Amino acid sequence: MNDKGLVTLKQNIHNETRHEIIFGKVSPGERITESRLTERFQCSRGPVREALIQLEKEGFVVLVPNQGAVVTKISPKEVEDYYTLLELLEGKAVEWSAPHLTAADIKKLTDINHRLKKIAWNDKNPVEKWVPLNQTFHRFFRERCSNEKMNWIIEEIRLRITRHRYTSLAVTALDDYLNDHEAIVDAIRQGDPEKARTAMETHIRRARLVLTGFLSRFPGF
Amino acid sequence: MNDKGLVTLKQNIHNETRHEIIFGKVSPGERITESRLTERFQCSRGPVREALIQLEKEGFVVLVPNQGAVVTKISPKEVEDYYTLLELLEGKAVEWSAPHLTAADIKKLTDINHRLKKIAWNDKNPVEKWVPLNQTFHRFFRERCSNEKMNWIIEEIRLRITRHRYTSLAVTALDDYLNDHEAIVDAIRQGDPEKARTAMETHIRRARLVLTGFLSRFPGF
DNA sequence: TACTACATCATTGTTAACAATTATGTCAAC
DNA sequence: GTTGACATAATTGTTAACAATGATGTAGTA
Repeated sequence: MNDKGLVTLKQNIHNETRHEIIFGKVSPGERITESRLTERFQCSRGPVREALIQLEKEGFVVLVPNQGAVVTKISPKEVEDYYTLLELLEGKAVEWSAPHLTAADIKKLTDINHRLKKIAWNDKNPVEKWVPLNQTFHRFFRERCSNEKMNWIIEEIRLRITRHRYTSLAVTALDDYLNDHEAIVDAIRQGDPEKARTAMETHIRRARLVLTGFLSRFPGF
Repeated sequence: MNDKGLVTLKQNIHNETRHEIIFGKVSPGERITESRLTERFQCSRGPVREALIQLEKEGFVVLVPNQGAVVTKISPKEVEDYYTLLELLEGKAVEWSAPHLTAADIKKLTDINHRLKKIAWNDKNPVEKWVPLNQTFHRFFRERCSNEKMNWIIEEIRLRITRHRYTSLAVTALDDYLNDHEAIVDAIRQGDPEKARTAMETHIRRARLVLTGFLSRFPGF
């Protein structure tokens, strides 16, 4: 009944359409009619409408009654604001998690950074391997900061800037990010949570500046 | 076609059902079948399903495929975690907004606190008047902190603890909150954003402790 | 009693048609 | 050419029926 491993059609449509928005297959401002999705997925309008509602709650489309769905546009200012919140939250996540991290945890983090370095230096197209492993690094802290909701809220924010995060990595010096990561782990190894927080804040601030700088040079995005 | 002023049936059902969950008309863990809502609103299952999807994205129900909707339960630990994030975020919102606030703004805040005091002291059932005006006070900062997304994210959190916030106010000493509010405005008047942040943090920490204390004494909630 | 197999029922997933609303195009009047 | 009324088409809102899934109950067996 469904192509992919997912259970319901609604979820399939939601997932794939979101993927297409994230990777720019449909542009901001573009309208997504229900009939367009029914043709694409060869199904009725019911599941399509339900998927669109999910996309609206995630901020990918706006749903105007009797007018349908329009892909949202994220302004450079909005990207900046999202990143400023990330800086605050991920910084605290590191600070709060640091006291709980064991020697084994630190080893895992060191290992992740080691693998990231290999990817950045040896791979000719590092982005697609970098992204998931980098996520693992960042998730490590917010999943261990003893605040269940920290992970939820950060995921909520990151979901909303995913569209730009991918475009940004293509123009980024990964070496800086590697140094940031190592500074974070070093501070934790030294038992200095506040220093670790500052390092994470620096890291995310850098990412924000790279991205906003890129967006100001290419206003099309 | 629709009873209330809202445009679509979906929105009506979403709004009213959410209201019922917030005010405990349906209990956590309770199942909400689609047929139950179709009878309640005298309509077909389409709009009902769409409303339930919205409620899921807001964290009020969990939707298991082929099993339907169950009202979520919020543990005391979750309430605590939400409040801890609020403390961080609303604190920063005050700090960031403080430099932008004019004398007229400070007058408005003073006025709000004055009215809150009258409500707390003179009204025999102050809660229902307190809540909206208190919201105005808190919203004042996050709407002026020059970060568009701060308001969104705080609303997202507050939406998820609304159920408990109402129960908590009934057991609260409003005088403490009034003093907190005045301390916040005083710090802003003195031109000390960091002090204002600390005052807001203290304020929200107090609210958290009141609520978690209540929840530990009445595990039923 | 405990357990499985099977039929039955209730509930959710999906569909296709109808109703209501909004967008589009035509034509006349000025 | 511009404006407005009107008919038409396209799109969304809603409905009711059908399909598929999961829960419930019963009978039979050990």
